[in-house]
Amino acid sequence: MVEGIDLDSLKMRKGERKGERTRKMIVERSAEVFNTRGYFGTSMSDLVRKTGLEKGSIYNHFSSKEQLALETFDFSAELVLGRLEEALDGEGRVMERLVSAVEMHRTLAEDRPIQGGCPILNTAIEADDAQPVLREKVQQAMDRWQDLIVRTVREGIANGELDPDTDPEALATVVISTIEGAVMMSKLYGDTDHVHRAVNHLTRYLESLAR
Amino acid sequence: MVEGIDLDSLKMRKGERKGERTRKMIVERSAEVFNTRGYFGTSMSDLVRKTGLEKGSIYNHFSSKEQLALETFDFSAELVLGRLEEALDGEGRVMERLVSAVEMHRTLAEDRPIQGGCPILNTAIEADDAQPVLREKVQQAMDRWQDLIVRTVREGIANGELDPDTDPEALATVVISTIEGAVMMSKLYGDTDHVHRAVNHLTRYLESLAR
DNA sequence: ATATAATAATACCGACCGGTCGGTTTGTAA
DNA sequence: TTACAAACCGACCGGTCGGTATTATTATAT
Repeated sequence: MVEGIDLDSLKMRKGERKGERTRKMIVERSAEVFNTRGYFGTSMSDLVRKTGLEKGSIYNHFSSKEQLALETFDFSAELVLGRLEEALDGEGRVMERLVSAVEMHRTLAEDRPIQGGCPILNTAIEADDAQPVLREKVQQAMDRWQDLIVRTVREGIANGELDPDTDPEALATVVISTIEGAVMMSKLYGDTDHVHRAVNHLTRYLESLAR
Repeated sequence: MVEGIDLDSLKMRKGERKGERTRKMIVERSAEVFNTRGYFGTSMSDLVRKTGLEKGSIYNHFSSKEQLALETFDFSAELVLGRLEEALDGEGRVMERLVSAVEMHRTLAEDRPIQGGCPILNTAIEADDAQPVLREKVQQAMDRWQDLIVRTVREGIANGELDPDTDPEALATVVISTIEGAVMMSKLYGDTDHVHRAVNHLTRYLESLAR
């Protein structure tokens, strides 16, 4: 039943406002729990504790733990991908954008936007064949990240900024792998050294591709 | 998918009590389960199914699920670290050993010694502050890996094979990060492309350090 | 102000969790 | 063959899991 925008639907929408806020609050709070304890490691009781709501209230907004986890992943991934998109889709020279997208991970490691490390990395490791839906969501997030780099590199090759022999896909793999591996190591040791070393390496490597 | 009991593994070996063989079998079988489903994602019922033993029998050999997980991690990590040690502590020129230790990951990605990807990576991601004992074990495994590379690089600098400005610790971080990140990506997509790209990159990078 | 729909809290479900334990089977050596 | 110990089994434990039905509370539109 499509009736277009009328007064009734506007009123209805207004009435949903508070529920929407609660829903968002649940997602935001759950994000940290899922990202630190993992999907299996997080119980509904953990989320009850974290949100301050009762279990029934959470299930009033989400049909299942899995659905909540899926929406939570979208939220968490956007925190990272949004920043990357800003850096890579911005104006300015390609090399500057690539380097800043890599350098960004220094501050991302120091004052992290979300506890528990990179949500894409964490979820990629946990979502195996047992969680195909979540796994596909991670793939899509990773696709977005790769595409961002590939598009930027192609632009750089086209306008003569980068060595024309550069393989965009391979470069994307190298950049993402090195960053994510370093994030894993720094999280393991509770420091930021490894991220800094990885960024140093990638920055030097990127600049070696300038033409 | 229920697997039958491998009769060969149950055959007597000299000097080994039956219990020791069973114990090893439990560890070997559990390794794949823990590595694919994670610590929280693995239930004792999963291990009962995989080992063909009843729960009481498993608990006859291990005092808790955690203790079994710890021993299992040692076993799994050794599968990887043992190979790396062979390659890096071998004879021959430093550059050849470093390159072969990196190239090794191609075959490791194609015919994996253990299902579920790199156990060090997987456990590093899952073992946060909630599992400090397991986390420390992962740290020790990672220490071993780093030390192997650092020692080899120092040797290469000392005998003039490598650029004396090379930072051994930074190189170890870059090599391990890139490999582990690529393993994560290849596992996510179910291919081996990313590992090959990462190895290509690292091999070229290593060779650029020759003097 | 009040009817009503949206939201939150409560009480509860069956299934399964990690773990225990008394008893049976199996291996081993005299 | 016997005797003993090691190995194994499987029923069972209390507790927690994800999920639901129902009731109570709150916000909103008339």
